[in-house]
Amino acid sequence: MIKDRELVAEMAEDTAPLMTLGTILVIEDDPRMQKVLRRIFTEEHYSILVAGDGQTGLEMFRTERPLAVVLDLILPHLSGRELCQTFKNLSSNIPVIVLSAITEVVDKVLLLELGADDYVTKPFSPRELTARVQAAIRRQRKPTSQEVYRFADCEIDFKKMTAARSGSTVMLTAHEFKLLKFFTENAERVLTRDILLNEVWGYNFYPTTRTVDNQILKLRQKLEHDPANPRHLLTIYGAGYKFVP
Amino acid sequence: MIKDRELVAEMAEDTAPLMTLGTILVIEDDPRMQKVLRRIFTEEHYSILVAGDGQTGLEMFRTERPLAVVLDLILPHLSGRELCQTFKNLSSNIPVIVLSAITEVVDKVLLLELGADDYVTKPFSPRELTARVQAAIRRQRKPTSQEVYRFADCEIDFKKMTAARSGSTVMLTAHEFKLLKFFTENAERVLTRDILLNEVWGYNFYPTTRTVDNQILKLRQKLEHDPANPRHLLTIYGAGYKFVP
DNA sequence: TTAGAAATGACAATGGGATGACAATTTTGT
DNA sequence: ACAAAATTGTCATCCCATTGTCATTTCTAA
Repeated sequence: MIKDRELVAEMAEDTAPLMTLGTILVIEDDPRMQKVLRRIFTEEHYSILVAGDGQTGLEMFRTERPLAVVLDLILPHLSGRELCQTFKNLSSNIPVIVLSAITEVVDKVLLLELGADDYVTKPFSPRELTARVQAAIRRQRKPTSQEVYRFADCEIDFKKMTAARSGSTVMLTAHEFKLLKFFTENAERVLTRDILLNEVWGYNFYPTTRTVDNQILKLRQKLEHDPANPRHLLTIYGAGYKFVP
Repeated sequence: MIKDRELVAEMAEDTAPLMTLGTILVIEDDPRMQKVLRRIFTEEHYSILVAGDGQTGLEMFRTERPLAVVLDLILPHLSGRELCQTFKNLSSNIPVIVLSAITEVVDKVLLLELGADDYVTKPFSPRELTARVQAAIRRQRKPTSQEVYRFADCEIDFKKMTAARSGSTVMLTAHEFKLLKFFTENAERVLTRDILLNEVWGYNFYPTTRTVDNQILKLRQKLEHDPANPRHLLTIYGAGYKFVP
């Protein structure tokens, strides 16, 4: 079983991934750390751009518009602190996450004053880093999620964890709710099962893909007028699912 | 029928390929290994340059600008380690893949510090080597982080997996999408069916070529104003296809 | 210029693979 | 321990990628 997965993983390397969650710009001069970061973010379904120094980092930032910037504080030429400020001047609400060695955590406050949204001290666990980056991205996205989300004749109440279709309310289980929330946050977007498993279920958890299908089924039964002919939770054959309000 | 395929494969071997994905520079002094490497990369549709020592390797690198460098660590005159660093100094983001005998895998870490992007220990399988080289090349190539790609009156939305021609949107299937994405990443370039099958389908064998043709046909029907007279997805008779924005 | 060969376009049909549906089992929460 | 929920297993169904066939276009060699 584990063998099968490894095989799949190897073969997946062969062709580029069908879909990613977006691009993250990493500015880091140590090749080893570059490798680690690349692997970490790739596994979480992000595209990654790596710059070895601040100059190329700034160029990359201008041409590609990344979702977030991960910045090592010790860099040649330009100091990480200046860079951090520069990013914030260029685009005030791009999330910037700073990597720093334990010894240099002199002053968290200073960092945050420079505009960093968060910081992670080396050594860090992959989980910690991605969690903070994802949190920063989510935070920045939209002026906070509304308490209610409306589409068609449906209403989702994020506080009560309920949904209502044309008046009558239905309860949602924890997973159904998480899944639905993620769909509303990424409306119109094709989401592969891999991405859903990572984002909704958790990072290192690999149930068979029937799991996702079943949860989609449940959501359809609760929200779609005709679950057999879904109009909002669409199947994209060969790719995954897509939510259209 | 199977005979046809064998025939195609054989003929592909003894005539120079019409088109390749790019050039790979191999620095290796053992003639037998040179032969092996040449065969491996040729089969995967790369051109190959072989240098027997570091000096000529560096010269070739300067004149030809290869996609990647495959470097044997044991070389006369110049040590492989120095070479590796030199390449990285000349062009910081050229992928360098190191070949090393099992005994010298004393420290992978050192290698990566020297700037190598990956390493493969001898003996290796053809599959392993090409997979790592291709992965390194793909990594270095900019991810298409742009969400939409525009050309003529068309818009491709990479997140939604849709395309729009003069306003009206069409859904793309997974294969159509991958193929189109690959075309946009290699615009203006002639791409043979072999290359497309390798890069988009991930096949290393030869199904009948009608497969590619049909997918092209589908794309044309969805994107071209007059599918019979394509203006963007052009046929290059006797060679393959080319995408011109 | 023209005929023959080769490559490609077009389209229908079929087979394989992906998804839907639901039941059975395991896990979780109270 | 019990109920609810989540995961797994199985089978039917449907979609689309592949393939086969034939018409059409393009190239090449008389």
